[in-house]
Formats: sequence, C-alpha cells, structure tokens
Amino acid sequence: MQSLIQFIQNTVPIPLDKAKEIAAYFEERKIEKGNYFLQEGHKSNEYMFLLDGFMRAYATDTEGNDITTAFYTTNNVVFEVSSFFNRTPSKENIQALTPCAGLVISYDTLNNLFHGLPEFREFGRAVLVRGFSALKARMLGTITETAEQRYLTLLHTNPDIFQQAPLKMIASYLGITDTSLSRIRKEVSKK
Amino acid sequence: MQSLIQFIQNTVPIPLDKAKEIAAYFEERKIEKGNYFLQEGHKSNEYMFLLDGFMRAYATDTEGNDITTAFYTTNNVVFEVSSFFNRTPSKENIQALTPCAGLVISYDTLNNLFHGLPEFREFGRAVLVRGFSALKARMLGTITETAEQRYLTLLHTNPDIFQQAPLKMIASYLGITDTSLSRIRKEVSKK
DNA sequence: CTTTACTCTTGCCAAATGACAAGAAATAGG
DNA sequence: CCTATTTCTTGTCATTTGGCAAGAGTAAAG
Repeated sequence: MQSLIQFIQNTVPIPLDKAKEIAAYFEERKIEKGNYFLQEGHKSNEYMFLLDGFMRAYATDTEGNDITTAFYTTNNVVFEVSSFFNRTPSKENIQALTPCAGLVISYDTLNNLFHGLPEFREFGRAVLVRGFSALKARMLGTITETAEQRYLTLLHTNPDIFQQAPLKMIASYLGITDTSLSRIRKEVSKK
Repeated sequence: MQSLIQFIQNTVPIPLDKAKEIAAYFEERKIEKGNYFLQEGHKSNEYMFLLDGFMRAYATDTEGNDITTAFYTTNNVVFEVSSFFNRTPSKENIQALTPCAGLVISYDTLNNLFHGLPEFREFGRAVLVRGFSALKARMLGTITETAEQRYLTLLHTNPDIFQQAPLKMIASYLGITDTSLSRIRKEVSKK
C-alpha cells in the first residue's frame, strides 16, 4: 500500500491524504506463478499495481507463436489499455512469471473515481501518457536501431528482466529469434 | 466545424449540443505546405483537429536521418502526446505536406474543459486510448511481420498515404530503406 | 534420483535488407 | 520552357537475421 501511495505521488503532484484516499480503493490480489491476470478473449475488468513479482504480456501471432509485448516489474501498473478502457475482449495475455502480489481496482470503481476525484484523473492520464510515450520511443528504436543496439539498451535500462525472463521471451520482445539473440550475446561478450 | 462535431460523436456517445459546445472552443488554423505545426525542441501548446490537408510527424535519428513516425489525414486529431500533456520540449516535428486547415485548442483551454466537462474528458481519454492501441498494434506488426506484409497492410488500410507522401517517407515509416521499398513494390506488382 | 522437458548455444545455409552508386523519371522554380 | 532538385528504380555486394537441426546444459516432475 505504501508503495502505491508513493507511486501515485511520484506520478502526479498530489497531497498525501489524497493519495491515501485513492490507494484505499485498491484491493489485494495474489497471482500464482504461471497464472494469468488477463487472458486473450476475456474482457479486462481490473487495473493493477504490482507490489511484488514479475509479469509479462504476450500476444499470439498468425503462426501461433507467442510474442512478448511487455514486461512488468515491481512498483509499476499493469493493465491492457484497449480491453480495459474500451471494455472489449483482450487480444493479449498477461501472465505472472513469478508469484505475484498486487493491488487492483475495478473498472467501475476507477471510472467513478475519475469523475469524482480530479487528482486521480490526473494520475490516470499521466499513466496513460507515460505508457504511450514509452511505446513511441520503443517503436522508434525498433525501426532505427539494430537488434544488437536494442538488446544493449534493454540490458542497461532493465537489467532485472534478464534475471527473470527466459531469453526466448526477451528475443520476441526485441523482435528477433532466440537464435539471433544468442548470437548477439556472444558477439557482445567478446568485446 | 461540422466534421469535428461528427468526429466527437463518433468517438464518444454524447448529445449533439454538448459536442457543439465543445467544438466551439476550437479555433481555425491554416498551415502552409512544408510548414510546421510543431518543431523539435519546442513545447506543444496545441491540440488540433485536421479539417483538410495531409501531415506527417518525424523524428531525427542518431545518424541525422528523418524517420517518419506518423501520417495524419483529414478528419483526425493531430498532437504529440508527450510534449502536449507533459508540457515538455518535443522530440519530433509535425509538418504539413499539403496546405492544411485545422481547428486547434490550447492546452490550458483543453485542460480546463477536461475538468469542467465530463463528456470532453471521455473524448480526450478515448482519443488517447485509441492512439495507444493503434500504436501497440503497429508495434506488434513491426515485430512479427515482414516488410512486404507491413507494406501491403498499409497500402490496403491507408491507400491515400501513397497518393500524398513520397516513398522515402513511407519507407522510413515502415522501418525500411527507400531502396527496399522500391524492390518490394516491384515484387508485389509482379504477382 | 532419474527421466523428461525446457533453455540456450552453435553450425550450416537461405532469405531479407542495407549501403552505395548510377541513372531515369518526375516535379518545382525561375 | 528550361534547369535544378527531388524522387524512384536498379545493379552489385555486404551484412543481418531467420530456419532448421543437433547437442549441451539446466530445471522440473514424478
């Protein structure tokens, strides 16, 4: 709970008591390793703050391969933007890669709070804007950089991911095969 | 003005008079061909609805090449999410590729309206969510599909772009060189 | 403890894409 | 109308990445 309050305050300027008031609407949730926070075809009804553990999102491409689209580390929010906000079936899965604990809030509660609490609204928007901007940066990197550069960037900015996710997932996240990633790592280690 | 009202109503369920009320806060803006709606290093203060014309956004990569990150067609909104909502200098440029006419609203006005008009808030969120979701889909396509598939998808979903933008811009948008795009077009035309 | 499944690496070769340069075609400006 | 610039294509060759298969190492399950 404390970490959520801090996360809110780090995201938007807001008095402590308001942050506490908001955080109080969240409920505890545990997810076992391998289990899902959201599954393809299901409608997402929850917005989560990850207190502990490690998760990933993945989509299934036309050939039936899993493509990891995101990793979620402790003290970040977890939600699928389209399914949650548009109230539509999800095209992706969000899965716990370790035992996870989080704080969740339902769509209805969140939406009511958005209308009643301007500070929470700002928070919600800031989270959306941050995610959108991060994805734009990732998109630009994917288009302009080599696989090796993208690997090195991820390694330096999110080293924890390499401790927790198998290389196959990291490879698909980077847009390459696990074979290529293995070779890139070999090349990089030579230098 | 009429087209903005329709755009609002197509985006969120909202009574006509509310849509008209919102639209009334926008002001006319003309941009000459080649001129900028937003330039790198400047803070974006405006959110625009494009009434007529064709625009693109582009970033400059580390080697100094222009990378087109988005195309904007008539009857769509135009803004740079990070600079506009975070009040920070933009990393990209938004440029008119033809003479353009739009309706703009300032950050301050928009923000005040967000707090005063729940319907406009919903609209703003829906636009953000739509853009975010579209980018996620594009990201997945970039990672999973070949350049030829991405080209064909763009050609079928946005044929107008090919009438208005030079292939070099389309190539950088697709994440390939203009040389490769030229070859892909040759291959495709054979079939 | 042992067997099974997954993870990661490596070799070989093919396919996709890029870099560079030249030339043709189209467009814009004077 | 003519010139200069941009756009598009094409050739050659190098580099990156993928596909497939085998094998070693590691973790999971009974």
